[in-house]
Amino acid sequence: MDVMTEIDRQRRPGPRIEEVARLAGVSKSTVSRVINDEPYVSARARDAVHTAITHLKYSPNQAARSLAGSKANAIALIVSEQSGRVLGDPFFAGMLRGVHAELTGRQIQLLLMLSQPEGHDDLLTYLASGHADGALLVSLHGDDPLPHRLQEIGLPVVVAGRPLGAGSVPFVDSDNFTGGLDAVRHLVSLGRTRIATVSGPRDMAAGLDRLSGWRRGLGEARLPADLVAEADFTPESGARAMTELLDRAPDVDAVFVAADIIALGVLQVLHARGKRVPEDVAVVGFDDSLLASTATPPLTTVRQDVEQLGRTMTWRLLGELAGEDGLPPSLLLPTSLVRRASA
Amino acid sequence: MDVMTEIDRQRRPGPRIEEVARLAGVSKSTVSRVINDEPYVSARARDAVHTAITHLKYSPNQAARSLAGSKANAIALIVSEQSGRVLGDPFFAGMLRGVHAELTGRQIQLLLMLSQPEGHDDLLTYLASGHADGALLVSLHGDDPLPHRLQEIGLPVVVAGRPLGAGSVPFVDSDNFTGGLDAVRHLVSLGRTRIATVSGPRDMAAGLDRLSGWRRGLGEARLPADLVAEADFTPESGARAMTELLDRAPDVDAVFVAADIIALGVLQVLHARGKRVPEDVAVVGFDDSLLASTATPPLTTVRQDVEQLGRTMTWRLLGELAGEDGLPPSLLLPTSLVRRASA
DNA sequence: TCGTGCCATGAACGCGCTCTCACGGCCCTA
DNA sequence: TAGGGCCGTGAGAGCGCGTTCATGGCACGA
Repeated sequence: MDVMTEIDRQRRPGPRIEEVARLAGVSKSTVSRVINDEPYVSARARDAVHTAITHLKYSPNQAARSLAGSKANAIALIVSEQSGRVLGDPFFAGMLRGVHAELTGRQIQLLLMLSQPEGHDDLLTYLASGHADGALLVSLHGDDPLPHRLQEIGLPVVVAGRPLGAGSVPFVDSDNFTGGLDAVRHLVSLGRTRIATVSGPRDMAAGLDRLSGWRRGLGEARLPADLVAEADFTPESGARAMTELLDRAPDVDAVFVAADIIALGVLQVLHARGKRVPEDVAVVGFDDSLLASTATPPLTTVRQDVEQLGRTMTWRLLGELAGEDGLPPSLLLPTSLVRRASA
Repeated sequence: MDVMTEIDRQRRPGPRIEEVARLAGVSKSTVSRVINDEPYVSARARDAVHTAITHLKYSPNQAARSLAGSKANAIALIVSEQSGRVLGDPFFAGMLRGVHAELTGRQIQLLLMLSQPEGHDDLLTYLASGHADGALLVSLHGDDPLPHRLQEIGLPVVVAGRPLGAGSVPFVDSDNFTGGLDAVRHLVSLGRTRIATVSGPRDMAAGLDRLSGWRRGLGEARLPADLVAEADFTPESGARAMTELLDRAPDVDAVFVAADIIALGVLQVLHARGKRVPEDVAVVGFDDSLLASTATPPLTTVRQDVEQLGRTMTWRLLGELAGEDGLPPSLLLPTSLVRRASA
């Protein structure tokens, strides 16, 4: 008795490919072929293997597969930023859902890696030695050097959101420009003429592109595009920006805000200054997050489908890993205007 | 030339342990010992190996390590729920940060796995065959069978939030009971006497425990504990619950809400019904999420340190993996009241 | 001086799988 | 009837490590 507990240098349990082969009456090679869905296996053998697998509850050892096959069977989801701020973002959550949805069924693991800039080197050598077959990258800053560096070490990468730096890394993004444009067109159609914007940060493409859309919209309507205030993705910065705008142009009658979360601060200031929304100032947000529908008043906003974004990124990455060609280098996903009470 | 591109059956690049050994002038065994921080290595050898490693940018192949060492060097973070709703939750984000913080430095990967109930079986066989050394579990429902089933297959598990089912699975949770109690004590100290609660769902310990704390607080003050309305973690359900409470008891002068996100809906209804906060009705939330500080009025709330929760879970799991004993089966983390304008 | 430990090291086996290679059976064509 | 493909299959090498096991050097006490 004591001997058992003593010795017990436990190797993980569960059947090996060998036993599956024996039960199915074939060789390891054939089992391997079935598992990897290769051709040149008779239907009879295939069935026998499948029943043996379900019978034994066999699950191939990933480590061995990786070692023998020289691929990791995993992709990394890298979140590059200072403090994990992205994580709480509904944007990230939706994306994650999309990524996961696209991954289920395939035998591919998701490695979650957070990386501060000072840790980039470690991350790179780690990934360079083949621990993941590809990477999805979510970065807080558009000019993050990480995407390029990952590409340099030969790792297939797809970035969430258009990167700003030089070079061309495949990315998937919402069509922020058109989203901004549509928002302004809507405001114009409402008869507004003093249309401001609270833009996103200038070091992110999402901020810049939505701003460009706003500019274009005003250009189309022959309205001045002079009322710009910048914010980051916090209500506080939105409040500051709106205060500034009201001081500069008390006659402002509409504002396109680059994110719902920023719009929260904007609404607060508007309310505090006695401006009615939408009667005095119409507000259009961006994202269509949960915040939009629960804001007072409920926010008219530009909807982006972040889950679809995650799916698309994953699809693009897996396509590259499968060696498909004719893959689009990058993709823009459509946005749509969701009308609620604020504009 | 053509031959090169033809053949090129690429095995991942990077140095092998062999080359490190050669450069350091020792054997593979010694390099392995240094990497795994084992005793019985001379300082001279240790230094030589370390310099060789940094020089070559060597990173050991995880697959090979797992295969030879029969452990995965990875832990799974399992999110068990219907639709990925947890992901967007700041709770989850904070926890993730904590987990990651506790993991950095150690050579342990984080496998992110989402699982719907119907996928539990696959997940279990996958994990049963040794793909992770342990698991952290975040579950939407307290009576999820997954924790027990993971334990049955012999995988060390730590659950986020007290599970409700039978059996004893190690968990880490905030002290929800005391949090609720403190909230009520605060309301009582404000002179409130008709103190209601919008509770969380009854199938989660967080909901039940906060409710118990509320009950205890009212008992202490010899006040009736009759005003309970249930909500799930959405503003809409909070609005419904508050409406119900106001109909039942128009004289209600305080309400303890089991989550900030629910409180959003509560505040909306209060506002709509012409009740001033906190003058007519004081409101205390729970979580101290971003929502609390940006609500109107800013929410007095019970703060729970979710990042610490993530760290603690990871610490507990790694301790078990390291074979430490004397580990506490479960842990409760303190909460604290954050006073703002709403109460 | 010779043993008896303890420390430091290297050789070699094997983890569980994929992949290459070789082989044999079948159908088709000459 | 003989030859050439193509399909289906199995044997076996080896992926890059961890981990015994054996060995040798050195300090100590006898």
